[in-house]
Amino acid sequence: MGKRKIEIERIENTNSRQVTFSKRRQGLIRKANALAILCDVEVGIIVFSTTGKLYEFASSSMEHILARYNRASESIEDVDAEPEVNAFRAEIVMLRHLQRRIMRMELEGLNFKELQLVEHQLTECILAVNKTKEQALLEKLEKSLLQTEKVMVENAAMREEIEELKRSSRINHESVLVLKNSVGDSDACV
Amino acid sequence: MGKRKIEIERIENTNSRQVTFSKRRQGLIRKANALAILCDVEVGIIVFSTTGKLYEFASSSMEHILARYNRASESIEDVDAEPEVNAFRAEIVMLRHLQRRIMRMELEGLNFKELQLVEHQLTECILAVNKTKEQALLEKLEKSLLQTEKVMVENAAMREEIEELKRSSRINHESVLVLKNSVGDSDACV
DNA sequence: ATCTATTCATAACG
DNA sequence: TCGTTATGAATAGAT
Repeated sequence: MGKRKIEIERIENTNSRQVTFSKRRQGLIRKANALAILCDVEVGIIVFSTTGKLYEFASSSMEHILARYNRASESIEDVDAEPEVNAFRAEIVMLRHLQRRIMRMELEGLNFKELQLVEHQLTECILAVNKTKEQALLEKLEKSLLQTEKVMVENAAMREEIEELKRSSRINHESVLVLKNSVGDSDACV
Repeated sequence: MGKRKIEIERIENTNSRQVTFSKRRQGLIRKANALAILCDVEVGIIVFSTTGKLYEFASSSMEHILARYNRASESIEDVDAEPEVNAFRAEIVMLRHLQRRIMRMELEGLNFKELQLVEHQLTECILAVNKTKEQALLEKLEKSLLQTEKVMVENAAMREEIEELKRSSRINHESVLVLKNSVGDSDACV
């Protein structure tokens, strides 16, 4: 809705980006305010600029909205039928964002200590992931071993049963032969 | 931007209000998404409908945005002179939280694929951190080497200067001796 | 849901 | 940063 259409992708020119940020931020908050009034609903907006400056809008009070949000999102997590499927979706999005930020970091401005802290925390997380995965694997392995044992016991039992059946089958067969022979004899007699 | 202009005041007709809510809520989130991408900023939106239903949008993750918000609004009075010092504090808080979550994970419910995705993303982040640190180190090393070279050149120049000074000092000394001797001679003559 | 007639928002420019 | 304007985007009302 300007003089020409623009693609929704990061504006590379710093100055244009700043100007657009200023305009669209205002626009967003105007829209949020209109929505809150027209539809009689509660709206909260939080924006962090690239420089880390906070801009916010709240139709009531941010404190109230966040309190309500915490209560609501807690109950959402409880109701979730399959929580595991998307358990880390938010975190993964955040990590992608973090990655992009790190990769874009200006050399002159970077703080080594900060990077080391992030790295340490990331490493701790990976260790936690690996530990959890390992525990899960051990759990599965144990179950698998128990299952194997159970099946082997069943196996042995069936083998015995089969032996038993074969034995009795052989006995029956012999009986039948005996019977057949005796029947054949009587036939021949008649 | 409809067939006629409307005043920004509560829509009394319940049905119209619902329809407008649905349309404008979508519009607001579209705008928020565009702002986040175009200007490379972090945006979070929370909306509660009249019936209490929660709608949310987060360019990164709501958890992250709220953590950052709490931190920012706490220290709103602190006129932080160095923003770089706390560049990743929010991320670190989030990672600690993630770590605890992973460690607490129930064995029976865990989803391996999810864990692998998180692990992959964490690894990517660490790679990004390492690359950025490496670039910074290379930059510093280069500067240091240049500095060394500069100092060595200065050194060589000074060494020469010293040689020069010593030589002329020696010459002066000799001249003084010559002078002294001649003066002594003249003294002795008187 | 889908379709327009309008109004609104804003990209480019001064 | 601020105002202007051409134009694209959003949406009120209708179907």
